[in-house]
Amino acid sequence: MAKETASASTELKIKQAARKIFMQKGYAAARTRDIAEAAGINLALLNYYFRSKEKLFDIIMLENLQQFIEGIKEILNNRQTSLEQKTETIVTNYINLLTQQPDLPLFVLHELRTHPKEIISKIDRDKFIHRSYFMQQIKDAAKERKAASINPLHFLMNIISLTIFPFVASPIIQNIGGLNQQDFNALMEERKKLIPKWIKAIMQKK
Amino acid sequence: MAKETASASTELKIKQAARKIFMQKGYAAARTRDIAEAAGINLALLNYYFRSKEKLFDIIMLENLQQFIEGIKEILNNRQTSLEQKTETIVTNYINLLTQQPDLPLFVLHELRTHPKEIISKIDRDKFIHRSYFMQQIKDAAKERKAASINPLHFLMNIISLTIFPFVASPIIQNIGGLNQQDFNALMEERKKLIPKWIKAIMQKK
DNA sequence: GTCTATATACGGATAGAC
DNA sequence: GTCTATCCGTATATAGAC
Repeated sequence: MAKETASASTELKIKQAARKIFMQKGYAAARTRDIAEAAGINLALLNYYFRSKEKLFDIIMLENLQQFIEGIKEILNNRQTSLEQKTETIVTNYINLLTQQPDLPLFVLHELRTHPKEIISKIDRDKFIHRSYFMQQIKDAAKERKAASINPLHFLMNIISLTIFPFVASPIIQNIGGLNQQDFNALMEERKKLIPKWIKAIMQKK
Repeated sequence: MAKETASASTELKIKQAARKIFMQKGYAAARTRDIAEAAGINLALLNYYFRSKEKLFDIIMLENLQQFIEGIKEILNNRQTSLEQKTETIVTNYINLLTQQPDLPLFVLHELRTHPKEIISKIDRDKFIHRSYFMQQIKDAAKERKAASINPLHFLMNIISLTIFPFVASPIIQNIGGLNQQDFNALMEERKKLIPKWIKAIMQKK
């Protein structure tokens, strides 16, 4: 019992350390020694728990992806909320998440592209975004307006681009704007209100 | 003379191969052996020309950054063109560039974050964007309108987010939308006209 | 479960012949 | 300039003691 508790907590420590190191360095540059050290345990123990660097990575990656998708699924399929409300919720949720973990999107996107494995199939294997009520709402909104209809993919790309990209490019943005971390976070806080407004303006434009 | 010609062409072949492999795998995962093979030469020769993997990388990276910035400097400081024209030119130029080299932004952004070197200082060491005529035009436009003034940084973030992020996230976008490479490129082609329109709509919104 | 010590593999870099 | 053969550091993974 005491062993199991220790075991669980050790496993968790390793995973937390792994998440940190993997996100900082990327998979290839991350060293299992560093992960072990950051977890306050020995290298051999890491392999005892997770068998290999690759296996450990797969677990972290999967959890990250789930975290990314977690929540958004319900938001997109909520039949009670308007398109505007969904947009606002998505933007707010992601900005909150990424303010805590700014390295998350770049890490996921980079490993998704470079890693030979088919992690991508796990992202959206049931195509839930494509079939979501959200997508239906976009199509309907386009039909109902006299304005030229907007491709739902453009709409979706716009929301996530405006929300996520500033975090991905934050080193450059902070450099250009002469911003420290706090300034940058304040800017992102502003965007919680601004992006939904902008999206609305884009939709109304002919 | 014949030697020098061969030398120059070999050096170029190595650089082209290096650019390709580095962009595909990232710095850490890229193997000099693979670069040599892709260049059709031997590993020893690579070190003969570039001394080390690190040195070769620095050269490739610097060239990529210059490519990224190349052109945009003149565009931003052109005193003859309007804000709308500049926006359209920037969007078109980047979409053209990234359609040819879709891995470029993710590679640059990832290495910028993970590589211990201070590459970033080279990006904008003279703060040319911040001091550009373009930035002045944004500030002026904000003043002249009755609409609430927009932070120039938000304006800039919006343009590059809407333009670049779709390429960064293209695997996910193609997965969600069920698009092949041609479909995706067609979508980006559409955005050349759409993004400037959207930016205009955003600006006019109170 | 956790450690120390070690086997093994891989990748960057060099020596030296041509 | 270009090659083959090889060295050597580093990083993953395992053996085996506690």
